[in-house]
Amino acid sequence: MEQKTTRDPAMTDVARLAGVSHQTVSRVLNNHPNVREQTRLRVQAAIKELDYRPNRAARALVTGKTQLIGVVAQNSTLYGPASLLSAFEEAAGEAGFAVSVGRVKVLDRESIAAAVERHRDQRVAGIVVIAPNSSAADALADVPAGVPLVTVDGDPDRPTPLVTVDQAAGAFDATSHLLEAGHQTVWHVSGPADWFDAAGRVQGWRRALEAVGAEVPPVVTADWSAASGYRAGQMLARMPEVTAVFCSNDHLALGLLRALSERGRRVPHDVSVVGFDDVPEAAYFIPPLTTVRPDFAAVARETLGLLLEQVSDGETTRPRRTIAPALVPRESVAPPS
Amino acid sequence: MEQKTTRDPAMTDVARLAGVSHQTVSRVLNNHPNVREQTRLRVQAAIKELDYRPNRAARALVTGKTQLIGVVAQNSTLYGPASLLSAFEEAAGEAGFAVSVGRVKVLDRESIAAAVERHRDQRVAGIVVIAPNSSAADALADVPAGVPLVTVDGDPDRPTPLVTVDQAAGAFDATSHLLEAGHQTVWHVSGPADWFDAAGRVQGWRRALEAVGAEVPPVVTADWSAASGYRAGQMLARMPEVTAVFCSNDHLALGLLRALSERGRRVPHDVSVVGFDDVPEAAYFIPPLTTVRPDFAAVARETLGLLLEQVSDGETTRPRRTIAPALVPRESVAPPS
DNA sequence: CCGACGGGTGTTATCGCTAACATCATCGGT
DNA sequence: ACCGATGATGTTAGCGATAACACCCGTCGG
Repeated sequence: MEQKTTRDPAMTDVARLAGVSHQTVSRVLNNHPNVREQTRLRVQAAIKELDYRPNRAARALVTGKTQLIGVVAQNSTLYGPASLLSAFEEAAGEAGFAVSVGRVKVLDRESIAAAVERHRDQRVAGIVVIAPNSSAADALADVPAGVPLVTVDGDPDRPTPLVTVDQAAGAFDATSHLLEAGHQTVWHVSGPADWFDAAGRVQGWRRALEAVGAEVPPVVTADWSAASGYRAGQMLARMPEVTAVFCSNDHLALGLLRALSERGRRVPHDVSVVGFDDVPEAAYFIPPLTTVRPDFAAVARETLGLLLEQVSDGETTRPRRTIAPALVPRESVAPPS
Repeated sequence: MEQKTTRDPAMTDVARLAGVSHQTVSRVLNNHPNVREQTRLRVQAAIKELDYRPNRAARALVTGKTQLIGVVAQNSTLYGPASLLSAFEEAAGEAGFAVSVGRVKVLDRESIAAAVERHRDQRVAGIVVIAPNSSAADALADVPAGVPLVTVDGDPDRPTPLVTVDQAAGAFDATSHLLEAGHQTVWHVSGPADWFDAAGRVQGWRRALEAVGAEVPPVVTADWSAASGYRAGQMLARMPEVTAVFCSNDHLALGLLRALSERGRRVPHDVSVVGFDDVPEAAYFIPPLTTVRPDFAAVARETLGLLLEQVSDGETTRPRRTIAPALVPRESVAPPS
């Protein structure tokens, strides 16, 4: 019978085994230069033998810094946010940071403030807030300066460090693609008006139309769901002059496709459709959906970079980064018949 | 000009302001009974005034326990895993635990072991591993006993505490639903063979067929993607005797629907289809997809419960929990024509 | 009237680490 | 051969909390 609960080995245990002081062990661990090679090896052997792992709590206590990044994100399984989060965790992990996610049910000021507080309680090194609408952006006013903070998809008009996909450019490309196919104009089914993503896409769409002097039809506002895309589609399907639609995301496009199909309007023969996000299934919609693909991995990398800059330097030089998305042509676009 | 970087207030600061010892502050914070009401109020006022927040690192150092739960999950944006994770974070947050997610690119032994190590380095209170295939389950053999561990969707044949959706029951219901509609038999497009989820669904499907003495067609094995569902569909669409298909998830079903549509086989008139997962878009497939909905929130709750039991008691009474999913009838099922 | 009891509080040690300083060889320059 | 610089190491003092124990003071039973 062995001992029930032996204490985890601590630095002094390693020191004793290696025949040095605990401080020397600390130096080895932190790659201090002034350690003899031979000593270093002895210490490393002892570490390995004991399966020693440094106690982060102790280290955090004395240094006043943690290796934790807090992320505030909406509790959603939307493809965009989920991909972003996943990419960010990976990037942070590679940089030696753990990520603690504070999900929030609704993006209102109160919930976000609470999530930020929870992270501050944990004394995270920095906080990333995915703040895609205005109420979320408002909440950030409450965050005390001094906490390194980066917003993703946040308010372009605020001075906070911000990383975002270039929504307008993506929308511009999507719309131009439809115009170049020969359509007189392009209709737009938008996401919720208070989302910056949605607003940026509306802007890009409008600019593309204006650039060629095309008529600008009224925006059809929806939420991000397939259900609301379906409702929008029921309406648009009845209007014979609608030959091209740019949807603010792929799920809306999916709902739209079904509504068009139910009304007997064929895609792309009668109506051309473009989405946004390039969800993995978009290639298997009926028909395969032409869409715009944001580079979430790039957004994650930039976000992490911006945050770590703040953590180490206190300030940032270039506090605003924009990632250009790419058009992915498939089969949902054709010239008008 | 105020001071540049004032140190965060510590317990002694609160104590001084309230005119008590730091230990009394600690007692107030931890709801110890032996504190006079009046003292408690004075301390609480001081806490509030200083915006004091306890230093978790210091607490963790002395107690040897963190309020952190580590989750190992695949780096994927599949709907099921993403929902589960999201639900788990919420449940853990309510119980006062932060969640640190260690994403893993592939579910092989090495990556999982590494992710588990990272969590042990952080001295998490417990670890949850979403281990849906056999290589992942194998990796758990390396985890030393003594670390509270719960697997989700793991190997039913292992003794580890396990929470899982009752895949077989869901598949049984789905298949029976098709048989009851009058189909002679039901074909099955399965997920990867080494995934327990997929295996359970195959089992349930087979049992439902055998229960009514229906012929058991060969399993069509795919991965979880719409692309592979499409390929399976191209094959099945050519076989006129196929009138009912149960797909192992909704994305497979989406690909299948497109292949059927391309070949001119109408759903549900010519072929009935059932999926699994109930992704939010399933109601907007063409046609709306009949599917099986697992209760991810319930899985998350059970998982957390099981883990916390182990954390506090060291052991568990009922180390295995199964959550029954529900059939969601929509329009992709009809009697054979 | 006194000692035991127990609620309310303070004092001290301790967790495992890093920072700062102290110590002691070794070594090159004059 | 002496001296200061430098490298390698050890010693000591905290970081901010909890645990364990000590202490004071009323109350109550004998």
